[in-house]
Amino acid sequence: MRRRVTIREIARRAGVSESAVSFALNNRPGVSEYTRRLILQVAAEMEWRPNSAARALGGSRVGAVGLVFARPAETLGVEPFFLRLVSGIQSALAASSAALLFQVVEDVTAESTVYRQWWSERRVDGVLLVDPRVDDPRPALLASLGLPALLIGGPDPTGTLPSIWADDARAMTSIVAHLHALGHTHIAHVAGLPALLHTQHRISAFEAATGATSVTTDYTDTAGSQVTRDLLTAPKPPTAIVYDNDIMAVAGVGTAAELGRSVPDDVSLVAWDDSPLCRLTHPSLTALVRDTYGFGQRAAQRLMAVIDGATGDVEDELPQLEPRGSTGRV
Amino acid sequence: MRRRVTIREIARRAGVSESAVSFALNNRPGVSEYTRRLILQVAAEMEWRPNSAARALGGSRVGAVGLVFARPAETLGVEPFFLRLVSGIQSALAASSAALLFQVVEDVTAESTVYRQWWSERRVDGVLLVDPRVDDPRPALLASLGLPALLIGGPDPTGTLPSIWADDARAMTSIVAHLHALGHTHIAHVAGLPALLHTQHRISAFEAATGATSVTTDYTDTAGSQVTRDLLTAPKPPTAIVYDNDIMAVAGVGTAAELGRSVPDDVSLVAWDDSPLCRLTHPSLTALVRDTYGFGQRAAQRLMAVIDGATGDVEDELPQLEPRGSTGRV
DNA sequence: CTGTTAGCGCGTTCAC
DNA sequence: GTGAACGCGCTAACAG
Repeated sequence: MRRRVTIREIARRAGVSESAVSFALNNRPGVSEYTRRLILQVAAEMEWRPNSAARALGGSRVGAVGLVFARPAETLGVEPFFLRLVSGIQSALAASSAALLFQVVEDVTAESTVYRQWWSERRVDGVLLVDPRVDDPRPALLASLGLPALLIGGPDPTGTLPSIWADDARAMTSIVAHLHALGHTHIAHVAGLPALLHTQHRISAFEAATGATSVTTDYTDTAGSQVTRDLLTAPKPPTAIVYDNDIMAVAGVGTAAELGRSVPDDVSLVAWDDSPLCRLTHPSLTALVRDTYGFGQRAAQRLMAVIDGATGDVEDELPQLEPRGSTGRV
Repeated sequence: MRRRVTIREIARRAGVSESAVSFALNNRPGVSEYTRRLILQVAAEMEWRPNSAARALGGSRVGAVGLVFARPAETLGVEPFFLRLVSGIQSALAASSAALLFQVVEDVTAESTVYRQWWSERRVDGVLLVDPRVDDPRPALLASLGLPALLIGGPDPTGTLPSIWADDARAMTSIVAHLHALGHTHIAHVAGLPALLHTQHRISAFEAATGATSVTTDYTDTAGSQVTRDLLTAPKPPTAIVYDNDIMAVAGVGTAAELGRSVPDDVSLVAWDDSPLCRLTHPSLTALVRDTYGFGQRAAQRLMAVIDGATGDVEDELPQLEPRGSTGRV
């Protein structure tokens, strides 16, 4: 309930000028070591904190970054991923004592509106973009606004925005290699939304490695069940299926059971992205594990660098396949 | 990339004083209708937006509220709930063009630190608290800080904070009534973390309605499986089980199957809180459905009122049981 | 080198 | 309807 502590008061209490206080608090030259100590001590005693508004008004930084999450159907399986990502982002932001502005919106159009608002009201210094798309309108918008941004999951095909990305293509190749090593020659891929860039990367890599054709879906359990049923009741059913998210993989386990197929004896299943769900099934799902928390940390750090003028893409570590009960020899 | 548009420029372009512009833009008396029109038009042409920092510095509002999410083990099943809640919160916040500051932290201690920081740096006008606890330290802290706050899920037993809440006790009673109507007389309750207030409410209501004793857990699928196994292999197994979250209920379905029990013929299962997970099981889970999005909206609106000085608790609508395949007659 | 005074940023508000 | 001061921290320019 106590009133705000301002630099003015500290200056009075310490018997120096306000600018001396400002210098001392910002670790800048212009004050003697003795005076600095004194000021810092008084400030600590009074529990002074910079008023973020005042700081933002003068300087050009507001000490906040933004994250918008567009949540159509596909959001379903992404949620555990999302919370970990945000955790990681914040652990890195905390180091620069920056805050995170967060929005959930319906679609990319609404997302663009949010960026416009945030930037015109000067609420953020930069933003993190997730789920890059084919023909994504956002990079061009952000570039035209001049709002610093980092694409999580690039690289940006138009080369407009800097990005941090993991190699989905190589990850897919490693999954296929694992299945090949187990003797599988007829593999299927139940992909996600075709509009997402990473879906395209995974499909290309899958089709190049297997010669088979991927099937795209909307990421829902319904789609996962349906496609699994179609695949397993076809004349020549695959002996292994790779799902682009955990929800569909879990649905696949259920559908296989309904059809009387044993996992992994009749068919092996792999989930892209691990989550608690993957351990709820019997058998538990072999999954592609990512260090999402760390990824978030590195993304936030990179964004701070981009705000400071850095450019260029950064490749993050490769996701690793964690074999569990749902994959086995043919 | 274009420079900021300020009130000063609008004033010049419209040939009036800055204060006239400010009055016009804020719909306040002090300018003629004609001048107001003129100013608004110029402002629109120049695409003026208030600089949030400047506004915060002068006035006493920063136009942002905070939400902290402490994520211990229990977070597991909460994610779908959480994302819907945040969506709802924002749809209401947008009406006041306020932003949401969001943090994910490890525990309540870290959460308290965040409140201290936000408030001392004047980054928020108020905060929303989730997951009230037994002996919760947060209400006292917030009260002593003078930071306006709304408890989501109260009422606050200490009467310190205003809250918005749904009646967990009555919801539990309605579940038990449903099961009684189906002929169940031996019902079990797999509760969540005993430290959470709503767990206590549910337990009290359950024990009062059935005479049976609830079992507390940590909300994980492991706990759900273990308790289900213990219950079903006891000398007199219950004919119905109520789980405090979706994850445990899903685990329960799996465990029942492993033990060779049929759902719902041998045992009926109910999940507290609906989620896509509840439709992934066979049979799909009877669940207690809440309008989480609407709840978030109403919570945000109420917080804005609290910031404006409102006090007192608000009771939200009662969650409704949605019967699906997992419950049946004895 | 140490420290001060003056003025800025941008929207609000009060006296006139 | 106007001019001027204010909020709070930062940053030249300047004096000791």
